[in-house]
Amino acid sequence: MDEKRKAPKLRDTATVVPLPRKPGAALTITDVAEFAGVSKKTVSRVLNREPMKAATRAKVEAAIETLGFVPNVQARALAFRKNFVIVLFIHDSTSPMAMKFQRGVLSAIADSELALAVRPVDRESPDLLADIETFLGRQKPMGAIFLPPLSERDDIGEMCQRLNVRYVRVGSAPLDMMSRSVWSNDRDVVTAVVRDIVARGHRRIGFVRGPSGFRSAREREAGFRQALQAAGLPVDEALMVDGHYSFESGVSAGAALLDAPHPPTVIFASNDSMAAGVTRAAHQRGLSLPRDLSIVGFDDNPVAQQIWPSLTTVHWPIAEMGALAARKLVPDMLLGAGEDAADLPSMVESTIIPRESLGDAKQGKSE
Amino acid sequence: MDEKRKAPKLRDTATVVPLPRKPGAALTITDVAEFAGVSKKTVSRVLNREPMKAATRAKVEAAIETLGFVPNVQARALAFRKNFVIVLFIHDSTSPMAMKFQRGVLSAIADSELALAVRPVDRESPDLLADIETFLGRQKPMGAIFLPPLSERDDIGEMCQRLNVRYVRVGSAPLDMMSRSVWSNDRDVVTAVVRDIVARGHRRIGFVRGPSGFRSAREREAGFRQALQAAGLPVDEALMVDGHYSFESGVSAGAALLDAPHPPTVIFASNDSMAAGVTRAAHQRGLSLPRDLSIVGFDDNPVAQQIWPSLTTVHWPIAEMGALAARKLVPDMLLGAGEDAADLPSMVESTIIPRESLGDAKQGKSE
DNA sequence: CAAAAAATAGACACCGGTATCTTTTTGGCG
DNA sequence: CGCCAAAAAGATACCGGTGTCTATTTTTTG
Repeated sequence: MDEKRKAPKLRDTATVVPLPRKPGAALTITDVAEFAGVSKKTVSRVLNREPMKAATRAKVEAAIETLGFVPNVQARALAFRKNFVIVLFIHDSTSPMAMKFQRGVLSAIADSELALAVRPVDRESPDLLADIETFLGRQKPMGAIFLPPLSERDDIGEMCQRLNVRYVRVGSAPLDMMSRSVWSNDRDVVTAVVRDIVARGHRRIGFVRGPSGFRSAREREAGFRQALQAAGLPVDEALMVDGHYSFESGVSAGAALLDAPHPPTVIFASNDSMAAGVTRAAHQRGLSLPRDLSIVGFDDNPVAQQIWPSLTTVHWPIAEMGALAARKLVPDMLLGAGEDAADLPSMVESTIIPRESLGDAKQGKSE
Repeated sequence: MDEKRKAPKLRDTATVVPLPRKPGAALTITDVAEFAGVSKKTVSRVLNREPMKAATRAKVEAAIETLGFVPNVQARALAFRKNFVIVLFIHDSTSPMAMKFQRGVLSAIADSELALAVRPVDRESPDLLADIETFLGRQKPMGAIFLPPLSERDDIGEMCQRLNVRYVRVGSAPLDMMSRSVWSNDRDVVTAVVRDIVARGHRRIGFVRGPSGFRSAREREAGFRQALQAAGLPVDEALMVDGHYSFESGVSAGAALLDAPHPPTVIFASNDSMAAGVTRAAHQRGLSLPRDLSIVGFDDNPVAQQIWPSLTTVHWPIAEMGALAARKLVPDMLLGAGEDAADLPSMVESTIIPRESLGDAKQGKSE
């Protein structure tokens, strides 16, 4: 190869370039182009998998490999006007469910160029919308995912549309267009759980509600009521008490139900934290579980396996929902060749996990 | 047309610019400069809080406010050669402790321009170092935080220094220079815990180890041994069993200890998950807690309060460590005016949380 | 009050990629 | 073999900020 010394128009002909690139300095696309004997643009084409002649592509790829070149995401983000980031907006960053969801998202993007940014926001704040808008404006992410209870606000979705930001809302019911939502069949699975409970002979079933501001709480309660009606059992409002999805509220709710004149033989709590609280209330009263009282929860959070007795619960596939949400959000980067975004489901099935805390109703007590 | 079509270098002079900026398009620093009647650079100075005349600053700030300008982080990142991001490298994204740590980091950066990127990596992978290097090369973050067990590898620290990336290593002992590490006094607090246990009359103390690959496990064991010696008690290797920091390993360890000929009257587990496992093993054997067996854990993870009986444990202030790590990593952005990075502590104190699972040794059994 | 010194503002190149448009190469076909 | 269309590669503007160096104030001082 006889290199033809073209007149180097480059600005740095004799002023800056002379020093042979500091070892620590970042490699750029220009270095790769020079090494491969092609232009910047050609390297860029390779990076973006644009159609091109196989021989040229191979040459460039070899150069990238040899030099150990890693493209600069900031520069790409600037040129593309899009950051290679997914933002996850959460309300309560302590929730184990939010963490599981996050893990699902991370697993979906693990092999891609995407990064995940987590942004906790305060649902109560009057500046909520403005905060989200600022964050989106700053980050210009590929998309945003909203977890409950944020996902239940239609104004957030509308804002994203106005800002032209892709988003997915996650919840316990369809909250938006199919392509923008991922949900689980909370209502139906609760109905099935209660059917199982009734099949074991229970007739007095306590229910601990979640906070009414959460769609999941309302769905689970609706499923409970439906199941009772289907089973021909009366809906006894005295057996339904309020909770806030917290362990402490579960303890109080359990106390209220167990100290009542006619306590239930089984208590369904709308999430596992509250079920753990009910379990504590039962232990405090010296009850033997599940002989004296059965308890059922929802979520399948880590506590469910670790308490005594282990909790019969509904496995809420939140990690799977996280992966699904990510794939729906950025299908062009996360789907394989044969996959089509339109084929991705929007609903995932929760399943019942039988463990120790649900037993048969005592013979004497039933009816 | 007498336009010279051979060399239309300034093609946009009269063709593109005229249109008055599409409403949806992003505002730039140029718009602000024009509005305020100053130059780009002056606006940049305001954004970067460089010293300047108060009147000019006020004028520019008013313009920013009026226009609702939000600077483009990608462009800044490109120009600065630094991304406004902190990366958190974790090995096990399911660990509740990692999640608490993450929350601490998020709270520290909540009001700043920083974002947090979470990157799970596989400690076992032979490509671990390369993976981290690639991620750092791509993201060019302000800094990186490593959690155990990643933080215990010196080669990762060396790599960061080579790449000129700031980092903080988090652990249960000083792992690096003060300015690059945050640690807790695991050994000392375990010693204190065992002193309390002994003070309650216990003489046969079981110990469940953590995985030997974790520095925290080794420190906690060292603290345990020290305390026994200080109390003049023999170190009975038969009362020390292995665990892997998992619930299941706690169940096995508990079973091994309780089924032995001379079971201990109290078991100290090196973390709460294993303590919960021991608790389960005890329940399975029909023991009444803490009458027949006391149990003590370490971490104060969410399960500790929710199991029965609630677990006496060591509160490992991991969220606080997260906030501290972030502040040490990027002090210039996260510290207030009066604060100095040199004043930030490196060690945080763990504290003992008395709950229900530690009781006095039975009269008959002691000695 | 003028000159010198210091502080502030502005012009322009630059960060490392992508987009557009132009030039060169390739390939099909009479 | 030559012509022309189509495909590939190249040159250069551009994304939206920051850094440097120069021009202009403003302040200080004799």
